[in-house]
Amino acid sequence: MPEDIKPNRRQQSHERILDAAARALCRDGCSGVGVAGVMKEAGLTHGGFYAHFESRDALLAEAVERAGVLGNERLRERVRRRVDAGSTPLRAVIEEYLSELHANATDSGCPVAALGADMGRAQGALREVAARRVRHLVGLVAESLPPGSAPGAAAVIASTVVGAIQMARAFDDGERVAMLQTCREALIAQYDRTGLKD
Amino acid sequence: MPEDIKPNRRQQSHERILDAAARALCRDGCSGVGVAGVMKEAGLTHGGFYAHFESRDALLAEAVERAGVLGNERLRERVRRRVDAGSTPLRAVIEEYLSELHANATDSGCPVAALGADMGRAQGALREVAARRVRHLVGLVAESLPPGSAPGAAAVIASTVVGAIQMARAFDDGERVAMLQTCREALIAQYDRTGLKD
DNA sequence: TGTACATCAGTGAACGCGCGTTCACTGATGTAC
DNA sequence: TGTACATCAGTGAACGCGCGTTCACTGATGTAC
Repeated sequence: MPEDIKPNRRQQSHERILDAAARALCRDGCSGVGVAGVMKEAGLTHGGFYAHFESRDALLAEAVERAGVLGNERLRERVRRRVDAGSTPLRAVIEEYLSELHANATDSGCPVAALGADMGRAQGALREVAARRVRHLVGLVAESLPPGSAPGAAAVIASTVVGAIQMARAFDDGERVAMLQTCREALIAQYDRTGLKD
Repeated sequence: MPEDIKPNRRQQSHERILDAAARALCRDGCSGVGVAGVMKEAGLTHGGFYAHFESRDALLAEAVERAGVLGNERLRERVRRRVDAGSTPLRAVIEEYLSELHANATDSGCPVAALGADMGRAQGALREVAARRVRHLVGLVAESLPPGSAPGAAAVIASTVVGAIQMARAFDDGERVAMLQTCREALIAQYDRTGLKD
């Protein structure tokens, strides 16, 4: 991408704002994303915000997309490493998504789990991008399924990991770890029939 | 309970406020519960709020508990009817929780699904009551499991229905219905081995 | 039973604060000659 | 290469608004005699 070699100042700021908003979204949810806070985290003052985004709502929609793309990249990379080390793809996805690292991640992590019920209340562009992120997550699970898996397995597994990480995060310490482990093991036992490296 | 026969005016108002807050919580989430709105929905003016609750946070914690108790009552009642009609308990729980009625419910419904990711960010009393509600939900599923179910099945099924209803609510119309149906069928096929009334 | 007073739930105006948004201005960057 | 000007990203004060919270007051309920 030769035209991207030297992004100008404006583009750099735009990216910093988006990244800050994506972090705030994963950390504090929809209602935790404030214009002033995001701009401060991006190293700017709040007044310049509207030169970059039409409104806070527009920022939110773009931030969900950004958080989703970044989250998927991180997840795919970690899954790839586990697969290279001998894991099955499905097992790797489950173990990564329901890892303590992911459950304890504040700034990063899957925005579908971070938004949770707010997705159902979203309107307009935010609603559309949230729905797309859900489809992406189900698709990512579907890619990792062993051949011959039951129809609907991807939707069920995606639902389970999203619900499980939210419920685990409602717990502290030991109860959280136990919840994650229970769900990891049960999911793998149920759906990973290939049995490699067990 | 003879001492409850004639609750005084104050107690009646308190109940109305709590019920209104529980509805607002299920409808709009944590950040959607406002003192003024709740009091208005309870037929009062906002000024009187602090004669009933120490703070908005205190109301939130009590409202989650109230919403959980009401939601469980409704769920148990509907499950009981399905069981009376010949369903297995587990199948009834799955079909009720992932019903279109529940997915479209705005004022009522399970607060664990309504709070979602906000549970993980809650502090203090709200965090404790949210965690308790999660345990209750897992317990309710556990009660409905057929004998000999795998350990962890309750946690997985509870996670799945919570995640699935949130993701379904992110979709509109047909996609929502399809998501619910897919997860209902897959869960029943996976966990309801008793096979009654199929 | 009736009157006088005390108690108490609820009212509505007011507060300080943080939010999203606007805008006149500044200072740096880039262009023209 | 150097100077003069135009463009433009970012600043910071200000706005209106809604929020949680407080409080003096009102009007109804209940008690004492």
